[in-house]
Parts: sequence; structure tokens; C-alpha cells
Amino acid sequence: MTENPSVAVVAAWAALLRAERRVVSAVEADLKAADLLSPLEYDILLELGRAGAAGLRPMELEARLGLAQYRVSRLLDRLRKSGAARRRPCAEDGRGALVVVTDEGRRLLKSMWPTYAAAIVRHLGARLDSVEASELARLLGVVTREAKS
Amino acid sequence: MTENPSVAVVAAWAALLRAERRVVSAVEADLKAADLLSPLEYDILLELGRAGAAGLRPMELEARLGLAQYRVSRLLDRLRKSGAARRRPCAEDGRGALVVVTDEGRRLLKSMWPTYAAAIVRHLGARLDSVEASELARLLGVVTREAKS
DNA sequence: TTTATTTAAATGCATCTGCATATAGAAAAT
DNA sequence: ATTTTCTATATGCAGATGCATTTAAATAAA
Repeated sequence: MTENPSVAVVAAWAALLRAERRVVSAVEADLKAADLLSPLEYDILLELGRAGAAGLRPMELEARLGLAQYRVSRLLDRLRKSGAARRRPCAEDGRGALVVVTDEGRRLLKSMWPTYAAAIVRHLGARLDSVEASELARLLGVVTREAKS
Repeated sequence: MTENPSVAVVAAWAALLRAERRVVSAVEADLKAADLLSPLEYDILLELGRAGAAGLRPMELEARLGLAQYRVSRLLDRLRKSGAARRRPCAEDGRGALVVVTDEGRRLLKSMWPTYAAAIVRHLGARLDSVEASELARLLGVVTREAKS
């Protein structure tokens, strides 16, 4: 036990692994049952939607969602193939791409929300009161920000 | 927005996805860099270790870790192939298996801990004080237990 | 300029995951 | 006792992920 990495931290780590597996796979199952996109694909379309007609660079998506480069590349491939997104040439950088959500993508995004929201409530919301939910969001937010001083 | 699934719940959901991706992939990277097992494999060996010579049924692992049946089956395959676990016939149930950690598995488990603990501290612990860590563990624990009344 | 270095994105290949199903033994029904 | 149904685990196959590398363009160095 090297140097006791604080029992609480290890407990939080273990709980994070377990909670994520349980909740995410349950939500994913609900979405799949309704023949919809995965949460990750939803997130990408959401970002693209916010970016509007200007589109977004894959590297930007990579940074915002914290995904590996190749993963974004292939996720976009699939969204493109399914008709939810399309590419535009990038004026400032010839290597780059700009990815834009299509109308169909927007419709899909919108149509997913009721099911998605219901799944979130069912598998996460139903287990927390609103104070707990806020606190959980806050703590998880802290975790993804900069290291403590 | 179906019925406003409480902004806080959606925030917690989004934060859970992000935090898990960031922290888990960072820890996994540290383990991989040291040529060690994944956190999931560690967990399995840990459970097997606790079960001792009696071993554990795959279905029991499935339940404890919240994993899909086929996933456990293949994870055990690999642990077996790598020499960290082995099978014993199951007396009470001819269909079943009993999986036992090997000495090599125990050594591996033990040798992993310093690196694993350091990674947990680095990528999770360093961002939380001990009160926050406990609170996070508690809230994530609540999420994996039964639904609220 | 030409050449070297870096950066954005894509891709071949091996592994892993998820789904559906197979196998085989246990428990229940007849 | 047979047959049916159910349960525990494994597995073929398709799709996804991760790694390493490629391609092509941008930037820096010469």
C-alpha cells in the first residue's frame, strides 16, 4: 500500500468505475432499444449543432470531448455515412476538415432527446435528489479540471 | 425536454461521462506504460484473490462487477491464457466453472499496486481533498444502489 | 527556395466488445 | 423416466477501439 493514497480516493475511484459501468450501460441499452445513437454520438452531434454552419474541426471535438484522435475520426466517418454529418473543406488549413451537422442530424438529435432524457432520469436521476445531483455534478466537474494547488 | 429531467441530473450525467473518460483513460495509460493489467483485470484478480482457494463462479464475478456475461467469459479466458488465473471443475454444478487466482496472479496483483495507486492519486486524488473524495465516493455509491423511494 | 520538422486527419491491423446463438448440464413438467 | 424448459458458460461473427503508421499540408530551418 505504497503510501496510503487516502482510502477515500481509492473508494472514489472504485465507485467511479462501478457507477459509470452500471449507469452508462443501462442508458445505452435504452437508447439502443429505441434504435438511436449512442451517448457519445449524441454529444458529437450536439457540439456540431452548437457550432452551426461554420462547423467544427475534428481536433476541436477531440479536445472538447476528451477523445482520442482516431476515435473522433471514425466516429465522424460513421456519422457521415449515416447522413447525420457532412464535411466541408477547411479554408485556413488544407490538411484539416470542417464537420457540419446535417438537417437530418439535427432532426435525429431532437428526436433522441425524449428517450435519452428519460433514460438519464431513470438510471441516474431516480437515485439522487436534486441536492445530491448538483453535488455530484460539481465534484465530477472538479475532477476534470486542473489539478489542485 | 420531456419533463425537465432536472438540470442538475443532466449535468451530473454529462460530468460522469466526461470525468470517467478523462480519469480512466489516464490511469489506463499509466498502467499500460508500465506493461501491467487494465483496472478491470485488476478488479477481477482482486475478487479472485479474496475468494481464495475456493474460487469464484464467473456468474458471481459478473454480479459483483456488473459486467456482461460474455465479457467475463473472455476476460477470464485471457487471464487464464496469461497464467494469472486457472479453472477448477465445479462440484455442485456441472455446467459451471470455478476460477482461482494463481500464485503468479497474486504476485502480479501485488506488483501492480504501487503503480496503480500512484496513477489513481495522480489522476483523481490530486484533484480532490479528502472531504471531496469521500463525498464523491458516497454519491457514486448511492447511484449504484437501489432506486430512491 | 529547398529541405527538415511538425501537425491534422486517415487507415491497416490486431484486439476487444456486443449480439446472437450454441452447448451442455440442471431443474421442472409430464 | 422422458421431455421440456431454464441456466451457466462459451463462441462465431460483425462492429468498435487502440496502436502504429501513413498521407498530406503547414511551419521552421537551412
